[in-house]
Amino acid sequence: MLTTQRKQVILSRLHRDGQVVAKALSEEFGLSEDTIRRDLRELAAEGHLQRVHGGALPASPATGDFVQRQAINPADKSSIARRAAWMVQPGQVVILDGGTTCVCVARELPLSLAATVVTHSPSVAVELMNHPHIEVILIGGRLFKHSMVSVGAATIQAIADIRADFYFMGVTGVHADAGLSTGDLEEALVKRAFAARAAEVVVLASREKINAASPFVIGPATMATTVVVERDTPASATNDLAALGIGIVRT
Amino acid sequence: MLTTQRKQVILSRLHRDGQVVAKALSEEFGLSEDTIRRDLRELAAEGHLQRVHGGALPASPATGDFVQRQAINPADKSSIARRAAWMVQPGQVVILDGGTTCVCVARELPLSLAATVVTHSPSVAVELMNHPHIEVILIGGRLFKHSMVSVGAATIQAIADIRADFYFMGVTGVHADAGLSTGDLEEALVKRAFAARAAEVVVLASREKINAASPFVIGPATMATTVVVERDTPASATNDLAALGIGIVRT
DNA sequence: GCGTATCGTGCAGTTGCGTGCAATGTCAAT
DNA sequence: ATTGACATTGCACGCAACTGCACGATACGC
Repeated sequence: MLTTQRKQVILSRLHRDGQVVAKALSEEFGLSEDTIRRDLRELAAEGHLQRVHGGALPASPATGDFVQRQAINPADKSSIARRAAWMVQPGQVVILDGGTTCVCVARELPLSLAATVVTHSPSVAVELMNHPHIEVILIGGRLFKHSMVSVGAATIQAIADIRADFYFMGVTGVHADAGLSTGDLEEALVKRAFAARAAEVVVLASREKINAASPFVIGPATMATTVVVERDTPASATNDLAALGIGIVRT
Repeated sequence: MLTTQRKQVILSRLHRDGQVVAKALSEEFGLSEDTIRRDLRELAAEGHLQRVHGGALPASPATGDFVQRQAINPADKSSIARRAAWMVQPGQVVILDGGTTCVCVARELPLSLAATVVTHSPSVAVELMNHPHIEVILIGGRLFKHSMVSVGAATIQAIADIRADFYFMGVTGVHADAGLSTGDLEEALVKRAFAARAAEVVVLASREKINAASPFVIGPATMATTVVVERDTPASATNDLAALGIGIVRT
């Protein structure tokens, strides 16, 4: 295994589990802890993670704690979320992805709205508890802690039973060439499965996601029917997407 | 668990409950009180909290709101929940029911515990977010808002794939003749399905549930292996159950 | 005022960390 | 084929961090 590959794996572990332990990694790779520590130090120097005694934690804003991430830039996220929530008409069936942005969408749905929401995120389900007229379908599976969504074979199977009007998809990268991408393979597969079951796929892309790419590809950019971006996003950033026939909605 | 993470968790506990108690934290983390006090001292030195005798309070004057304070004193429920949480051994697979009592059980599970928790309650899933070594399996289905649990055919099907060591069941009635019962038919069916997939069924019965009966029957009282009751429950109230060979555990 | 719980400090054992150095492997130029 | 520059890795050593225990001091409840 090449050193570069090893570092990639360390980063993906960090993203998946929200933490890595030096000793555990050394056993997993069959290398000395010295080598692992060297890797961690270098990754920390590049700003990819935060070094702590015993291992490492994710770098700055996206701290392992989902609750803390939720508190980041609530204004930005909720403007996109509010715009997305407006798209839902009474009686429709919509799929709500996991992630902090989609929790905001749930929060922005009118209390009087009568609709059906399908989600694989317990956080979204809890958020919808107080919406009396929204029927919630919870998709089960193995819970991926970092993003608080269920993933895996059971999740994919359950998704096959659904047919929805909208799928509100959260991503970490939208790029005309690289397509829609996210930081975890299992999550990418679930998103792909959801996209196949919805008439319209709406991608929620806050500023830093546009023209970015993450390790795992969900599908081509044209998988998205619409991309919701913030009002002040420059047209130059969205022209490539619009040229593919993807609708661009500004908040 | 890394030291840095532990401090993060302490701060989030502080934010959630409006207070932390050194002794409780030491038990939760499985560490000596010395270590916890050291953490608290360091966090206080960094200005993240205010040290007081017995524990710590938030640094900012903004104490937790009413809802959060209300959650502090569920002394009744948490005594039963704590006793139940003690029964879980590392490596086991346990099913956690919905309901407020089972959310308390999730909260009382040690942070260091490595186990698998199966639940059909998004609230329980969210509560377990901060337990780094607990694998959560979420059972999906149609969400029954009143109890915040998934129910229905999809739920029953998903349960069939599970085999667990324990099932911690919440009920609204335990009666030697009338059996175990609850207030909703769909919920009763789900509880019955869970009970069939666990080696031991542990019923959590706060005082008012004992010798009570609700409209929908889950099964005979002997479906329960053990019933956990509060310490001061009179023997006269549990004799009928004990006569059926059901274990009675007092907190 | 007194008993108990909690606190702070010093100490020791364990674990993790960083640096320097040597061994090995790779690659390119000679 | 040989040589030298370079990267990668493991090992040894000293140092720092973490943790638990013991002891005396302090605060709290009755």
